[in-house]
Amino acid sequence: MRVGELAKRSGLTVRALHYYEELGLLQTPRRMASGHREYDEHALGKLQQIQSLRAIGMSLAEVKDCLLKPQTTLRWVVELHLDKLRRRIAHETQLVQRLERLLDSPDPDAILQTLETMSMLDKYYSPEQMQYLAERREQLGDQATREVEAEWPELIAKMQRHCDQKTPVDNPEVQALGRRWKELVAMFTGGNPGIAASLQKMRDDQPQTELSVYVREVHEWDESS
Amino acid sequence: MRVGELAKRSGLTVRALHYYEELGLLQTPRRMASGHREYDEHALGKLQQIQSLRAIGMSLAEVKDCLLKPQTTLRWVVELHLDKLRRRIAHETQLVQRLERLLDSPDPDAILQTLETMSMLDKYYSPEQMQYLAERREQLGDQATREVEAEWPELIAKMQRHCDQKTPVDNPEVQALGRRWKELVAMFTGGNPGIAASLQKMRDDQPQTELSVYVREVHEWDESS
DNA sequence: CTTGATCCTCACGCCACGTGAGGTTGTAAG
DNA sequence: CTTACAACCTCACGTGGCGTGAGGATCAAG
Repeated sequence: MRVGELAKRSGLTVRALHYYEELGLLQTPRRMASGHREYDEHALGKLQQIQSLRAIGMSLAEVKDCLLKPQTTLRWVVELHLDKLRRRIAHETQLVQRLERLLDSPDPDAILQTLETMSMLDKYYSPEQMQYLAERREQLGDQATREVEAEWPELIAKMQRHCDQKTPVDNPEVQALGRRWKELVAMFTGGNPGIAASLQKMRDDQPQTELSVYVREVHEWDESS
Repeated sequence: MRVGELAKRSGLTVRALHYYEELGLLQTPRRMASGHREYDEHALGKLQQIQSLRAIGMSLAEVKDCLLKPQTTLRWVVELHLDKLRRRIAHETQLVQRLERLLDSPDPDAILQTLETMSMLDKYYSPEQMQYLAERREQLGDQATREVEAEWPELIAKMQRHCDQKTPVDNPEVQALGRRWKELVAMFTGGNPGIAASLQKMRDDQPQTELSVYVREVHEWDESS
């Protein structure tokens, strides 16, 4: 069997086979008089093992180690990989949920804003806090949460328009929006001091966008009156 | 603000910022007399947008396009990404389920064998067929499926031992194993002709391992008697 | 003036190959 | 025998998203 056929039967490319050989994953096959490589069925078996291990997410280096060492570690490797997989799925599932809620928003401008908020959340909330937020969402019920989180982008967009138009902070409509904003934040943090602290840290670290300054001014006027 | 501070405040590295500039993602900042770059708050805002878009899985090239073009496409991009994410999650979830079942097996040797079988399945079954198999598993009930799939590796291992020891194919124990093998395959394919055809293709393409030859002989003896 | 942090540019390294370039060999048809 | 043409060989650069130095200039404090 020459390299082309091995490639076909293994489903890999010729280049990949050469590369595996170069890495020492596949032992160097004997050569025919012409210099062409010649493989036997055993090579195919090896390739299947390699592909199996690759299929569960191992790098080529890891595959190499795994094939050299005794099988006792194999179970461990699989468990390790399972762990990584589960974590990834959890993370991706969360992301999907957020993006779905995001798409409920009618205003395209709000999308980018919400995305920014989201990536800020990832930066400042620890996994435990995210867990807490997720639990709170469950408590509130799916439908309610969905509505609340759909409201956020709208609220941000409205506030942004007032900010752009420099609507005075004592305007009743703006004040109403400001109070709703506070309510949503309260629902969000739910009286968890760690989360409140994170929000504070967020405000300190992040640059003062016009919007955030405006919102703070609205709140200050509300509290002082 | 010089590059180090921008790096800190954005959470990126200095190298990354230089790289973004090189790609044209970040417009070239003005330089101080010394040649050092000088940034303002606006740069930070841009970086937040970039990070947001990256967080939902866009490549730097895609981010660049997205920031240039109007927001109307943004929704589309998010939807596209959602689609990819959901597919990935489905795939990974399936993988996790299989690996979990795999770990139920007591025999470490069977693990690799089962991994091979799994990657063969991925190669030869179309998504629709996999779907069908998943549905059948649901029909059979979770517990039953779990037991059946835990049985596979054991069965393979036992058969492998007989194959290695060249136990004659008319041995009653081997025959029992062979019939059980057939039953499991039948449960697996469940009378779906497309799946049976895939199995056939699998046998034709794959090299004849000693084990598969042995199993076929066992079956042939059974059918002829 | 020295020290140490920060900045600059240039350029190679990573992973898992893809994709040629430029040349040799195998195989079938004319 | 020639002529195609497929398959093979080696060599070596390209991908993405930076990391990680090398070697040197600049800044801020003591």
